[in-house]
Amino acid sequence: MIDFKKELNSAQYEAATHPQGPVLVIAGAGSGKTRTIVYRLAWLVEQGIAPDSILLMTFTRKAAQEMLMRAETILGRSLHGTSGGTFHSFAYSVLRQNALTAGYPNGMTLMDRGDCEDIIRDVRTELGHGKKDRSFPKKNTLLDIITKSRNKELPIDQVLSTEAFHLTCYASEIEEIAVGYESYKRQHSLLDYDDLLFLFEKLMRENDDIREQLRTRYRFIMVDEYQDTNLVQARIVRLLAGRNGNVMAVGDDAQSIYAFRGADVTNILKFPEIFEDVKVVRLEQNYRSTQPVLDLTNSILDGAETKFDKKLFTERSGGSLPKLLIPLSDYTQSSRVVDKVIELQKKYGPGGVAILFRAGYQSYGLEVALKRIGIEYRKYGGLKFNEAAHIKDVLAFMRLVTNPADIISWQRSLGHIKGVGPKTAKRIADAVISGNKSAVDKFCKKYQLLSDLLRDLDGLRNKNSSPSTALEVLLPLYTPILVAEYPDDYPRRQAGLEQLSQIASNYDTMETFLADLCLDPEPVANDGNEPEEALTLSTVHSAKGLEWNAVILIDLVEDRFPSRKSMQKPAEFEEERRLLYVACTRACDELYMSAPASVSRQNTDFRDPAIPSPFIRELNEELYEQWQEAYSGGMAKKKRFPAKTKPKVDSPLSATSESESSPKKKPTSPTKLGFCRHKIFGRGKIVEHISPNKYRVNFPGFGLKVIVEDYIEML
DNA sequence: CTAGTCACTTTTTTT
DNA sequence: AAGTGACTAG
Repeated sequence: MIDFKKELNSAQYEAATHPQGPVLVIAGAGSGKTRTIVYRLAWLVEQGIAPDSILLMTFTRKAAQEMLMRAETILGRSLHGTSGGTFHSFAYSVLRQNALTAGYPNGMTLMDRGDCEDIIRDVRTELGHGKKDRSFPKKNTLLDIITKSRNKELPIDQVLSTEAFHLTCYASEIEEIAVGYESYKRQHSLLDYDDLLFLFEKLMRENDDIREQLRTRYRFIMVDEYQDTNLVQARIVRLLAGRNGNVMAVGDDAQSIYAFRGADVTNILKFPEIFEDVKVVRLEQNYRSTQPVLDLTNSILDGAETKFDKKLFTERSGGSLPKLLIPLSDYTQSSRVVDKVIELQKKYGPGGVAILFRAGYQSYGLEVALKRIGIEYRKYGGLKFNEAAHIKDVLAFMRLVTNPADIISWQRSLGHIKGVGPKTAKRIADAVISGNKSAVDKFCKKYQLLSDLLRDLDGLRNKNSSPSTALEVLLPLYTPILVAEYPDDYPRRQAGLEQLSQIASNYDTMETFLADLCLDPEPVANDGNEPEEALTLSTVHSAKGLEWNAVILIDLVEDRFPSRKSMQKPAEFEEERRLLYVACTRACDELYMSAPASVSRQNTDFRDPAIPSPFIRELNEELYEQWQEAYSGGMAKKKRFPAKTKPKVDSPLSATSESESSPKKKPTSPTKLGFCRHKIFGRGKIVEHISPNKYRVNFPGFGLKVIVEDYIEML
């Protein structure tokens, strides 16, 4: 028997042992959210609930597996049968079991981002939109707009006016492309990520029997990271659980960082209204971070608007101030960070340290430095393993085994044949699909590779082959292509293909293999064998929910964090703030923030001076120590000049400690300066009050300006 | 219709 | 520096 009272604090206990009906758990960063879910699982099972009537939705499959494993450990028994995974993977599995009812009798093929873009490109050229028009949006942008419109469930023109005003003149063309995209997918049994959710919802809505079957099976539902669900996902939860079902939603509105893909915080805010008799539990004690780290993270949030006000506190005493490092450039940043990593790993072990960044490419320089010195690392986020061209090539072959209608894969596969482009590929594919034997024969005579491919595909189709056998057959076919197309680095790519075979060996069916690669892609391997415990490199998004003893944040400079794009819209700017909050709250003991004094422009030798991120500039200097790289090398602690610090009255430190006890924050708090309008620069965020009558304002697209009070209008 | 050349912009984040 | 799309010769 587990002593839940002893293992959990009172709020956690209340959540974990909630007997019936909906619960909303507002869980601040580091407040033992995972622990609560794990104990909830254990408690349910101890109450005699069958493990297979529990459904656990998380943001990655890995997170679900880990929670289940931990629950098994404390229970001392297997949780076999419990369903856990992402909304997308769950939706896919249900759809696949009901493929016929869902309207996909011939199965369905999942597409990744690149596949979707390919379709958009084809649809666009087919429609002839934006021909010769250089400012017509690119496929990437088009897909962004289309998925955003679907995820937010808003018409295209409305998305355009809020997200990309300069493209509003193309609304009707984009609309047409969106329609063409939908019918293309439908025609070829292709599904994108959004389709999974919408089709799943539709399936449940339109088929009472399926819905009831799911409801009877899944009597206890838990949804992690609820603040990052979008509208369909919320409706899916509602459909699965009913109005008073046993659903537990766990989340933190301060950590919502997926609005860009349609996540809607109102889901978590409105949860108590959508469900009946909702029990709301708040987890406010932070077990992760030391006080100085918590002070800094609380202060980042000071300027943010959060609806569920939480007062995070910790009992962890001691700990050192977070440190702001100012290397001379992003180049030297890599070396300084490597030094730091060595030092920190001695203290916390190889797995105790993580380096976080805003975008995948920001770690490239660092990765070179780490490899040179021989520090092993694992990288999460950024480019995925299965996004590499050669992997996609082979996967296209494999997809043709299961879905003959997959034109995208036909084009990709046949494109390797000399003299065959998209058009010919489509003609060949049409001939094959429609069973036009004489035409196929003609093409086969002309192109040796085609007849080889068709022969192999047929062999695999007839035997209903496993992914491993498919690869055994297809790789010999592909290897010559690989060598021909990548003469300089095919050995490296070949290693990737071996890794693919490795992964394939864990799967019995082609469908699950292909789907899993799409739904839960492996991070790209840096070098074959990976150690269990290693330094983590990760985007902030992929670091969500994790923690390390020491966290180093790099590239905290204007235009990189927050990303330049987010400066245009206050909502996105605020999301970047929460993103930084998520990043900093990953640290248990030590937090380092690096803001190089100059950054090189996209891998060239040009270096631009860089300004620390506005979020850093907002912070009171007493919350961190500043270390600057000397021209002669080495880091020197920078003394604070009293003259340079902001007047004591404005100090967020005093504001922070006070705002926690007093509910109303003072309007003069520097992080609450808000927004203003300027005749020329437009709307901007006030970053700093420069006495007596000036403000430092951040104008999207123009950057930081110091403006005299009289020239701005307060908003 | 393909394949090669050229000029232009672009760099978030993820299921 | 890379990827995209326009343009063009065969």
